[in-house]
Order: sequence, then structure tokens, then C-alpha cells
Amino acid sequence: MSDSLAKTYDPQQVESKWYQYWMERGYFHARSDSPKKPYTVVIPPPNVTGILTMGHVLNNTIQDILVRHARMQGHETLWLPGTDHAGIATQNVVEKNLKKEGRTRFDYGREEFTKIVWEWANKHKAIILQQLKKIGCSLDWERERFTLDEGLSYAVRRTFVDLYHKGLIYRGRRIINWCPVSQTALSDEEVIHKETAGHLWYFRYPFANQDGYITVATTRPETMLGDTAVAVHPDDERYQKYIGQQVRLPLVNRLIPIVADEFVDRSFGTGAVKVTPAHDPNDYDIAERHQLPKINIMNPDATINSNAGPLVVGKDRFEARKIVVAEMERLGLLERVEKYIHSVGYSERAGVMIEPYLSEQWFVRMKPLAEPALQVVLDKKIKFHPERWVKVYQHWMTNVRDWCISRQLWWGHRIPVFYCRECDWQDALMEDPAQCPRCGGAVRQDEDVLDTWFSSWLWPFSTMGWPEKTADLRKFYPTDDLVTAPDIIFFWVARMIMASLEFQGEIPFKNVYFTGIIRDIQGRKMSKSLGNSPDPLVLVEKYGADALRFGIMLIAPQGQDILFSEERLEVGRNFMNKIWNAARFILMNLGNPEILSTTGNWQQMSLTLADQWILHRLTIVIQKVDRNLKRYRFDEVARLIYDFIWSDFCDWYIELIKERLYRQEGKQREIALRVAIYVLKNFLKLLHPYAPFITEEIYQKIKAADEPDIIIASWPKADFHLTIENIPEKFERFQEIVTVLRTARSEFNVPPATPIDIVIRCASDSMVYQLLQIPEFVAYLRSLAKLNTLQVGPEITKPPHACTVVVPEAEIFIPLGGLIDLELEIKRLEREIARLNGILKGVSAKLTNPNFLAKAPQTVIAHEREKEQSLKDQIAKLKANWQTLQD
RNA sequence: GGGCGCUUAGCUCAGUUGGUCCAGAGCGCCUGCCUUACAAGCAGGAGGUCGGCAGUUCGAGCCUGCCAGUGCCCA
Repeated sequence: MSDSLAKTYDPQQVESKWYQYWMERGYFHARSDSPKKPYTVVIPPPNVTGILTMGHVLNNTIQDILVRHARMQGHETLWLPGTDHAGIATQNVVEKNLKKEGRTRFDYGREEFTKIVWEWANKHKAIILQQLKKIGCSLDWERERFTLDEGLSYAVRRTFVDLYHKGLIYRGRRIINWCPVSQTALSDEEVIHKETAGHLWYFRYPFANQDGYITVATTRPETMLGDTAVAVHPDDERYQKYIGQQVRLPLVNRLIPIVADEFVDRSFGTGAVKVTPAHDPNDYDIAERHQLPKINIMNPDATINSNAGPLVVGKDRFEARKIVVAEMERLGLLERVEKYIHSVGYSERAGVMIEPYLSEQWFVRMKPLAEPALQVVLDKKIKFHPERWVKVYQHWMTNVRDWCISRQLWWGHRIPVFYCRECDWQDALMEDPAQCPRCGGAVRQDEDVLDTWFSSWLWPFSTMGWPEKTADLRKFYPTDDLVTAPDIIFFWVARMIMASLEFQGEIPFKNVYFTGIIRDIQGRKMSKSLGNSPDPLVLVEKYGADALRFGIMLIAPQGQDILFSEERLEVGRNFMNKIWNAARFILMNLGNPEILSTTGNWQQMSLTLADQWILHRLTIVIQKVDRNLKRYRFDEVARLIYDFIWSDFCDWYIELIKERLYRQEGKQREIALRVAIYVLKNFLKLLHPYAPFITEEIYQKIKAADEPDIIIASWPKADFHLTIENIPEKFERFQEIVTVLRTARSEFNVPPATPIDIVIRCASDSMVYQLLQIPEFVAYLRSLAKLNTLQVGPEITKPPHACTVVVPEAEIFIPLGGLIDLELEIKRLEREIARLNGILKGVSAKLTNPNFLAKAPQTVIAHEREKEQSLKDQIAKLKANWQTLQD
């Protein structure tokens, strides 16, 4: 315990020590042999390539809030940490580094190169995990996992082999998304479609056996070299006569047919389209229907190969485009060019234009996996928050296509399929075979690795030791909550559900909370190129981790994107400082340390109205916090906590008890402190999931010796019940009196140091009269208003030169003598009368409406009647006072 | 083209089942205060016909329909 705290809160000094302290005591560690009810969250594994982003701060703060809350509720709480090897991204970064030295991965070979990537990954893994610690995440580090760990790799292999033998994994020659820079296949989800300004070129293809031509429109002229047909709609009257004829493909001189296919959009271009089966997924389908050849004209690096003829062989695709267009123009076969905006696919990781590319890849058959995965969400066995994401999920699940899982990379889980070099044997196996089991020939393993998400989709259970039947799986699986961003709902969330149902026979988690996406204050996505993505660790240094966490939770509305700017963290920092000073004030006035062991046993104490009121407010706040945490309304909870401590506790309660603390000895002073300590302790507990460091720091100073650290303290219970009747109403009336007095002082420009007198006329059985018998309140009025005298009673005559304010049941006179501006007072009263009359008009209108009286609930009618009476009363008083000023 | 959001004070956003937080908060702005916890603070104030138009209802930021603007996702 310390009674001298710094005047300003310094997070640097405080935060550094507590994380270590918690770790040493093993608070983050979950025991699978515990009898306590489990609560589990598995972290969405950050990429080892990355550094902490604002998105991670948001996402992991929410998880930490859930986890710390559950821990305080007494659950055996597991938050399992780990990282993802991020195949393409990581290999890209390392290859880029090598390129700076003028080398490629082929200079090293697969094994050497992989070693380099491992080094790099390990280094960056350590960085990002350290960053998570910095922001206070209470992760169970004894269970940290990496997607390329031995155990997880075993799980991946097991899954592959299993699906292979079930026939759910197959190899096929298909059009896939090809990244010419990374030179690998990508899944559909890894391609981002962007509206791109381009052109529509109209090419003439001459008929083979007659004069004339048919005109086709294309956005990709260079692919014409691989055309194997022209397609028209069968019902298109313009072209029906040409169906079955042939055209001579310019530049390559190939004879290709004109086919009829219903896929063709008659309104696009000329209504006749070129068909390039090896370089367009739709054309591929047309080719399948019409048994057309599929000519691949591109090398893996997107240069043109010799299948395209001699004209552009070896040229890059974009250069080839220019040459093709120029050549067509020279031949008089370019009819026209239009500007055209169309959707172009870019790779999610590298940002380069992807090529639809015909190649042999491995696929997972999705339909059989998707159906049950959709059902558990529709049946609400897994709940989405906000719920509207269910529709997005449903749409994807019902239109799902097979998942291309092979990647032509070196960094990742190698596909466990083996081929015989001698015969046509192939199989997926758990153990590497020494030789072909059929003919004894030499075997080779598939060169490709698996999509990173093929390991991520097992994450919730592979991290717990699956396929072994571990104690962790028994205790902690299925997990409770998943917190993730909605942009990976297909990549990850959907596939985890599929994998868990397929391999575990149960759901992987009960709830999915989708965060918003962090944008800058102009609404732009955070990106390195824009330079609008702040480094969270810099923010931690500047504002403190608690302020960062609290600040971001306060501005993160549920289900909406978050417009972030650094200034918005000042609210968080100021709030931490406010809490610090509230605690500091109480500790400064503590005196007897015995007070710290206060329990909530209030019956034996004579609590004042203010004491009861703040305990009542605390009760309400606990209830609301509980309710909103259940609803995943983290922003609302932050707001509730903020308003409670700042407005209720600091602005009113602390201010009110100052009189008891400063000037009274003994019982009343002690009771005020006991209440204050009790409220503060409970408040700190409510705040702890949001701001773990400062709450532990303060709690350690005010907790009794036998109380546990706040991180494992019991969650507050809303257990205070009112003993004085109408506490909120009474206290609010008092607040109203205080406010109108302050306003009056301000309006009449009475300097703060100038003492005034107050005379209040009210009935002796009124609430106002009772309130002004309470010494605490009177003392407060005296200090705030710098009162000379206070007179209260029914038999009061208005003093001369006084301004008047009216509250329900009472008239308050402030004799201002020479200070009063008579004109001002008259105007003020008139304004007030007009304002109240306005409200009265509305109320009276309701009460004279027979429909309202007949149909509205009695409680509402009664309330309106009361309101009407009170308004009439106040207006009458104001008018009377106004009258006295007219002489 | 299909789907999902959003539109409330200058800015960013709250506003639970329609009535008693029917107009709120923070920031910004104006005024006055270094009042013995806090100037990262205290007190007071200005500022909005809740995007528009209809409808349901005794009663509509709140429910329904249409329209306008804006953002995202999918094709």
C-alpha cells in the first residue's frame, strides 16, 4: 500500500511489471485436469511474416476481454496462442530479400531455401508474440503452436490422406487462378476482383470459305492466339446462319469453328465471342461442351509460348497485347476500340494481375463438406454475431466450388502423395514409402505444398493435439468463442466448421464474433502504401496499452468498420488518468488501512442517501455490463464503465463525500471511505478485462492482504438492494437543484469567489425540503455555491433583487443585490415560461385526445398527468415571480 | 446484375421490446475557473425539423414501403 501516487498516471512504469508477475504465477495457464467449467478461445493465428496491426489490437483485445472475464467468473480458462506459416506471403518476403542479393531460391535448392525461411519465420514469430504480450494478452504460452509444428503437420497429413481415400481430394486439370510472380496456383478466395479501366477491342475473324468476317470483342487481345472457337448464342438471329462454319484465326492461321452456346451474352460486344479455353474459365466450360481443343499459350511466368505461333513468342503478356493489337490493325482486322471498365482479378498477397490458367492441381470436393457446415449455422448450433453474417455464409456455402489446395511453393506442408517412377501407381500415405509397393520401382513425392488454409482449417483442434485423443481436447473442445474479421469468413471460418464436423464430428466453436475492419479517419483501408497504418507499439508507448485497448473498444461499434485516428486514443488516456486520480484521492484520505477489507455488508452501517445512491448505481452498472457482455456489445460496456466512474463516482459521489472526509471524524468519515473503496474495487474488476494493467496496479494498493490479485478476483455481483425509498428520484432532484444553481450563477456572471445567499421556498412535506435536511447535501451546496446562508421553508417571502429558478416543488431565490440585471432576469423567466409551456402543450394535447386515453397503458397516462400537473405548477410560480418584476 | 450495411450536433458515433435517457456522448467551438484527486481537469453554454416522401399506430430516430446518397461483399 502506498499513499503517495504520482499526480499523472505513467503507464510505462506500471505496465512493464504486471505481465511478468501474472506469468510467474501461472495465471494464464489452463489445466486440463481442473474440475472447473472450461472456457476456451483459440487465437486466430497471426502470420509470422507480419507485425502487429491495429486489426490485431482490436481482435486480440476483444479476445482478452472475453478470456479475462471468463477467468474472473471462475472458469478454467484457456486462450491458446500460435502463429501461421502463411505460405505465399512468407516465401514471397524471403525471395524478395534474396533478390536484393541477386539470388533466387533456385540458387539454394529446396532444402537450403526452406532453412532460410525457417530462420526468418522464427525471428518474426518471436516479434509478433512479444507484441501480443505488450498489449496484455493473457495467452497460455505453454500451449503455443505453429502451423508447421510437427504435431500440426501430422494432423495435416492425416487429414489429407483421409480425404484422399474418401475420394474428397482429387487431382485434376482445370482452369485455376495463376499468380505469374509467385508462380503458383491460388484458390478463388485469394483473388480480389477490382474494377479496372481497360479497353474493348473489336477484332475481325475472316470466314474460311467465303468473303466477310465475324467480329468479336475482347478485353484481352493477346489471348486470341489461343482461340479454338467463336461462340454465339443459338437464338441470336444475327449469327444463326454462321453456326457450324469456320473462321481463319488471324496471326496464327488456324481454322476454328463457330459454335452455338447459351452461355453467350448477346448484349456483350457484338454478341459473338472468341473462345480461349485454356485462359478463361467460362471458355473452358464452353470447350468442354463442344469438345474443343484447349491450347495453352502461356508459360508459368506469363510470357507467351510457342503454341501461340512465332509472332510474340517469349514476350510478356502485356507486351504481347500491344503487338497483337498493332498487327491486327496493320492487317485491317481491328474494327474499333472502346474504353471499357471491367473486373480484373489480382492476387491477394502479391497484388499482381492473376491469369486464369489451365494446369494440373489438387482439389477438395466441397459440396459434401459444405452441407453439414451450413446446417449447424442455420440451426444456430453456431451463432454468428452480428447475425447478418449468416446470410453471407449461406450464400457462399450454397455456391461453393471445389477448393484448389496445391501450391507450387516450397514453404509449407508437402503434399503426401507418392508416384512410382516405373508404373502408374500413386497413393497418399502417412509414411514415406521406400519403394513402389506394386512394382518395387523408385518413388517420388509430389513437388507441391498445400494451401496454408489447409492447415488453418484444422487449427482449433490440431492445436490441442488431434489426432491423438488428448486431455486438452476432452476438456477444452469444442471451444467457446471465435473472434475474427469478416474478410476471412470463407477462407477460414467456413472451412474450420467443415473440418471440425468432418474430423471431430462436432462444431469447433459455439459463437463467432465478427469485428469491424479498421480504417483511417477518411474511411480508407489501412495499408502500407498509404502510410495510414500506425504502429500499435508506438501507440502503446505514447498512450499506454490500457488506453489503446480501452480507446479502441470505445470507438468500435458492433459490426461496423472503425474509423481510427490517433487523437481518438486521447479519450482512453484521459480516462486512465481520471481513474488513477480517483484512486489517488481515496488513498490520500484513507487513514485507517483496516477500511480496505470492507465487504458489502451494509446493513449494520448508517448509509447516507449519497452512499445508497452510488451503491445503487454500481448495481445497475454491473447488471448492464453483464447483459451487454453476453450480447458481445463491447463498445456499450466500455461506455457504461466510463460514464459510471467519471460522472457518477467522480463528479458526484467523490465531490459529495469530501465534506465527510475533510471535516468529520469517526463513523461518517469511515463509512464514506468504505463505500468508496467498495465501489472502486468493484469498478476496477469491471474494467479489468479492458484495462488489465492499471486495474491490477491500483487494486494491489487497495485490496486487503487476503484478497487475490485482480486478474483472478471474482467478478462483481449486482447484490445491493435499496433500503431508502426512491433513491434515484431523490438524488436526481438534488442533482437538479445543484445544476440550476450553477447555471444561474453562470448566467448572472457571479464570480466563483463571490459568496451568495440562497432562499428556497418549498412545502415542509416536499422531497426538496427533506433533501435539504441532509447535512451532506447542505454542506455540498455551501461549498459549491460559496453560500453565506441557506434558508429553507414554506413561509419564505421572496427577497428583493433576487433571481428565481423553479424546480418541481420549489422556488429557489438568489438575492443578488446590485449584481442582478433586471432586464436579464425578466427575459430569463419569459424564456423559461415559454419553454415549459411548449412541453405542457404537447402533454395536454395527449391528455385531451380520447384515443390516447382509451388505448395507451395506464402507467403512461398517469405519468403524463403527473407531468402536466408539475408543469402547470412550475409555470404558475414563474409567472408569479415574473409579475413581481413588472412594477 | 445479386446480397448486406450505413445516413442522428461541425467531426466520430450511442440511442435495448415504439411512450418515463423523444433528442444524447466524446472530440471540436464559446464563457468562466490553476476550487487542497485530476488543466489528460472542473463548471456553464451554443449547435440537430434524427437523409427524403408516404404508411401503420392514440403515439415513430425506433416498425413497413418507396426514393436518394454512401460503403462493403459476391457474380
